[in-house]
Amino acid sequence: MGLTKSEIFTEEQNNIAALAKVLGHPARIAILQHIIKSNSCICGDLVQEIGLAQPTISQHLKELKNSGIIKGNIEGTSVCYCIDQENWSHISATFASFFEFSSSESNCC
Amino acid sequence: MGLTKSEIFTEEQNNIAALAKVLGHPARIAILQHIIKSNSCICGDLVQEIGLAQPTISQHLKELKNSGIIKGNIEGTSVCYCIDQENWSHISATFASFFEFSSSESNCC
DNA sequence: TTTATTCATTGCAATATTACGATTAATATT
DNA sequence: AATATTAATCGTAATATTGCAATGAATAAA
Repeated sequence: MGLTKSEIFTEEQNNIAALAKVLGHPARIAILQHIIKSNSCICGDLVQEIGLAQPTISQHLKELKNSGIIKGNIEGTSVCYCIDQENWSHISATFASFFEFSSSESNCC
Repeated sequence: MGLTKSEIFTEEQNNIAALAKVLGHPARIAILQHIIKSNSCICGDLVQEIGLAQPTISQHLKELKNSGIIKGNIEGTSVCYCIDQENWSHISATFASFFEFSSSESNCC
């Protein structure tokens, strides 16, 4: 029904999935890569860089902000976004620990 | 329009996003965690473990398989799934390199 | 004050996803 | 052969997501 039954999963499972979901769109990856590259923060040149309309970029930024991956500062008429360092390393660790599994022999049956 | 404009993004961006998207559902995280834990491969006890109907689990398994994260072996009437080790480490490295960014000073403007 | 500029929000259309009942295909068992 | 078991597929309903035009709110510049 298009409705995720999140109540039957653990908090950790919902958490990892929610984070992955936010990263699950190329526009949001592109936005993050651009923010990382320019280090100095960005506003609406993302619209120029990426080829999407302003409301669309704004929407993606909102999702990234809600998830805690980025944060924004108001600067006069424009808004400046950057990586939320603290959350970033936390999220990075979450994924690293999820992937931490390399027992050589997981022979399939 | 519910339609991702993947043609305007780089292959890398589409790639990371596609992988993250697959991980972007708690059921698929739960399936992966269960496969990892049981190491030995699984089939339909995922239906028991997780509280979703068989067609739903089957659908999630299909997505995981299509993305290359897991692979399945036919075993008589049942199918046995396990982590695709080679792809797993590749995907793990992809995420690790994406998150590899810690320049302490990304002061927001 | 008027006019730009910048960005968020609203509302909508198109498409995608999630979940499942019903069915199907395939191998095992009796 | 008849029946059971396992898992994929089909079809469908409900909900979510993506993208944008239009609009709004807020500050800056004239």
